[in-house]
Amino acid sequence: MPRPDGGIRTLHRSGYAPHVPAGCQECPIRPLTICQPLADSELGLVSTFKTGDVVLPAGSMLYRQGEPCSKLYNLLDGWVVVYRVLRSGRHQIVDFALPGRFLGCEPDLSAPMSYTAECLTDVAVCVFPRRPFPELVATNPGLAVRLAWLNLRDLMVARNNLTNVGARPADARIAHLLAGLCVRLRRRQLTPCSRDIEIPLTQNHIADALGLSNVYVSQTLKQLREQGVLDFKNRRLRILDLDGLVELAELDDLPDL
Amino acid sequence: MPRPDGGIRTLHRSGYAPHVPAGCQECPIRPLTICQPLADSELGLVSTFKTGDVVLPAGSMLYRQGEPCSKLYNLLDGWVVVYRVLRSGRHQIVDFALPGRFLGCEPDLSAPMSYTAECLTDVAVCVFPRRPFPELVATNPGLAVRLAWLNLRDLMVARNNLTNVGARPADARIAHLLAGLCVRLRRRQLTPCSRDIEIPLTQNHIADALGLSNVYVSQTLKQLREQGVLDFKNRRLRILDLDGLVELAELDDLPDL
DNA sequence: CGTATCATTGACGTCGGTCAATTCGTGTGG
DNA sequence: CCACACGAATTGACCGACGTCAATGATACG
Repeated sequence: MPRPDGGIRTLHRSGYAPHVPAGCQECPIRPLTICQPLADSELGLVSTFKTGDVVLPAGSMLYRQGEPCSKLYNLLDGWVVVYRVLRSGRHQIVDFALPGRFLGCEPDLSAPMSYTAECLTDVAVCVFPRRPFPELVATNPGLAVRLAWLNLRDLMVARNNLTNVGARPADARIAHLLAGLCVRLRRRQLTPCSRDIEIPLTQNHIADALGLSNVYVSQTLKQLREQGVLDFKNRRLRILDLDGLVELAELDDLPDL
Repeated sequence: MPRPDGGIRTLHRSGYAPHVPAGCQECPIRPLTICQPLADSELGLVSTFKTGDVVLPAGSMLYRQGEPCSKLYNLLDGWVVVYRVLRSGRHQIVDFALPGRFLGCEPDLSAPMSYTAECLTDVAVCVFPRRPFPELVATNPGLAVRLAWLNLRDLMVARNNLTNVGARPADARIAHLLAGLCVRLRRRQLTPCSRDIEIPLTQNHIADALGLSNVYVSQTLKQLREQGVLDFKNRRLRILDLDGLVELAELDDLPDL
């Protein structure tokens, strides 16, 4: 049942305070972002170029499908989900964005957006103005190379998801998605060393990402739990049998980050 | 039934002579390729850099999943299909590449390939050596920007396919795929003005791209024909009812090229 | 003209969807 | 602190879209 405003049902968790850096020098995740190639001396350029850092509450939209957008975003903290809504009312999630993702960049920067980006948690973003962005990239070769690489990585992620949705049964699909998120969190060292991994998704999100119904996701998660593979409950994932999970999800092909 | 060599069943059409240009100056589709930003004066650089132009017969592989690859390819003429094979034996096609596509570029250029690229028709490609490529891009900002844009466009295509496979029923999926290929052909002016559009795909290819079985693709194509929407037979597509097709396939969201 | 691939058809089975009722969990307000 | 509300998760009954298997026809290429 789609919400009246067309959004995805989201968790409006409070109590999570996203971290916003004092300045680009202090940006803790700069190596993950598009700013990675910039030397400290070049940061001033970007600092004057960018609009500023902002904290947004869970449920807010960075941009909406079909509407123009005047900004670009560096995701600094929190989770963002990117999806499209079809006329049938179905939602297709195309990306779960973690810190470091560059959001809002589409081939035609002046066209209306093709997707909606919605905050899954409270979020911190670094905001760029959209129109002068091509100029910034054109005059800064390092940024262009970095952008090419980021886009290529996102492409691999998307093709990976396509393969998952198009060619695997429901249990493997779910296992693959959750395991992939795990790996991405690990690579960023965003997970504490505990056995429980916090993943702020509802079963509806999983369903919308994988082309399944929420009911069947529930049933399949139960089955995975009873089989002793993994346990996802209350936005907490516990891996019960790593080998079994790797086998089921066919994890040889994980995206780069 | 997967072939013994792991490939997709392909059409080995003869009688189609791919066009290979006399040199970069004469390259008829340069505006579509990664070379687009290069001025005539810069072409010499690339000419000395590249390995050469090659013609390959239908069925040959540009590179194979899991194996290293020493080249990168500009597709000049013909169709190439990019896919992954899962342990289950299922194939997932992630891209139908048309002339202009830059093939073989993955985030880690020295790692084994994640996908297989196989020629659907006889093909002409312009070959680059793989190892020095980052250097070429780093020293040529125009190329970096172009590469970023190409990757971004491919990303939109992949997300589009993901949405198609994850959120649409079989008839709309097939309609969307075929209509999308039509549009891409049109944009390149690769189609003669006839009513029949040549699309060198098997029903098996359609099935492997869309996560359907070949049998159901056959049944659904028949149904689309009887409903007077489109007629795809013997690798020839005829659109019977354009409005109905646009409605069914929800063609508001076509990728840029 | 023979053989392999591709396409079609029918019978049958199942994975996963839909609907609806109930329960659970969490945040809110009296 | 409890009651309430609302979304999230679960469960069961039922059903339909799509897959599998197998046999037959149509095409194309050597």
